[in-house]
Amino acid sequence: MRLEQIPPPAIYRLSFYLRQLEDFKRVSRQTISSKQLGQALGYTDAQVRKDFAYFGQFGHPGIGYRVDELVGQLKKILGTDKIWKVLLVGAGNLGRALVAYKGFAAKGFELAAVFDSDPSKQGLAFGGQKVRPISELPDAVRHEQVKLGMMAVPAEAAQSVADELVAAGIKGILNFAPTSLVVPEGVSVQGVDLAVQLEQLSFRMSLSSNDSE
Amino acid sequence: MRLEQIPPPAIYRLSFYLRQLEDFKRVSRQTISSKQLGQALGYTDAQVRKDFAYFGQFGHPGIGYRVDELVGQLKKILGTDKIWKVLLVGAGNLGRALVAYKGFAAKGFELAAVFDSDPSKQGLAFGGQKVRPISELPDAVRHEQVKLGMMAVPAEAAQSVADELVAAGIKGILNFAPTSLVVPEGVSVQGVDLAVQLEQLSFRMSLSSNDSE
DNA sequence: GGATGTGAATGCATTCACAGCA
DNA sequence: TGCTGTGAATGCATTCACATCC
Repeated sequence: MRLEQIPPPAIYRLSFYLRQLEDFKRVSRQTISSKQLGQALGYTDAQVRKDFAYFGQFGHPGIGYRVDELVGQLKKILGTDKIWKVLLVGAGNLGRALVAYKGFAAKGFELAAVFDSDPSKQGLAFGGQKVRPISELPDAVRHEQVKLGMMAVPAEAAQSVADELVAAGIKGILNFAPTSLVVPEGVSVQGVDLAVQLEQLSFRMSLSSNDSE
Repeated sequence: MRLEQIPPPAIYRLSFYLRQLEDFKRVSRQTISSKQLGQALGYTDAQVRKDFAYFGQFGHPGIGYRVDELVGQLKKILGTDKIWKVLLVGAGNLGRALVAYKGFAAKGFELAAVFDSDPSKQGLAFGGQKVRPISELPDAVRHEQVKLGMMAVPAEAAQSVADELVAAGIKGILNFAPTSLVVPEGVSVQGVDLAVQLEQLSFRMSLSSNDSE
């Protein structure tokens, strides 16, 4: 099947399968069925099988999936069998938390450089990196061969920072600023808006308080 | 139309419409068409109209939507026309960043209490709040009438913290721990896994590097 | 003319159900 | 028997296209 016509939700679920499988691996589970894996994540067994089937045949009829094997396959599909260098723009509170976050390194993401436009922050040590001015961005991207960038900057600055990332050659942006970015074809943006997440919960709270039927 | 049968993706988009409209409001735009709003977010005009139509008739034929009016309607639908008290469990790096994050307050979320199981953190001031031991959770939830909780704790601790939140009466959980939670009917969980977001970008990077057709 | 709101048509994603293999 | 992989069937979500209103 052509990669381009795989349902985006399936690709998203892949990450959760992988996460769950690593948990199973940690407790030394050798093999798992689509039913068990689905149950742990709230999906049906058919969903699980179909999702994997988009990418190949990873299971063993009568047995299930070998955890270790499947973890390897999923990493390969998701690209996390390789190390990815990532840079960060924005050395504020959130930036600090991102740099300290263990989960990125655990998946093989490596912090290559940190930037901030505020001169008072420049030069400070930050997760083993010195905070550098944005002007050094293009050099760093080329020199370090970085493809991915995280933006933890205020909404007002976000579009212009994104433009600079794109100009420097960055191909994927993880955007924590609460604004939508315009980027050219060939550049991917993944947005994470913390307030939107809470807002969605607020919606569900409002629902359950007026369910009067 | 019954709320239960509105497409979940539509509800999710509502948050982005609202965000975009607040931007338009900030630059004093009075009125906007479904086409213009969609363009700013990468949706079709039909999508925009249908999404709003699930909830009522907010537009004016020939004119479009009055920005101010629509902002008010969306807030009401999403529940952010009211103040929501939120508590936080986990006073680590990420917790610190969440407390400092302005975006929550801007949407009317109010930090009611902060908890951490680590005694060395307890008592410290944290976003205008003293960090308290988890044992005080039930009291705080009842006393302060809190419905929402954010969890910024390690994956290993996440399920047991979630259990305590549920036991204390919390109805919505924003989970930053990289693990899936089991909660009873009537409790909502919204997960935010930062590493998963980067992983999804990694996938798209891998795609574009082998597009050889 | 310029826009919304909406049934009907299309296109996607999920689930069913079963053949086939260990 | 227990489980996968997969075409066929179903069920959702999006888009079309047009009646309707300012």
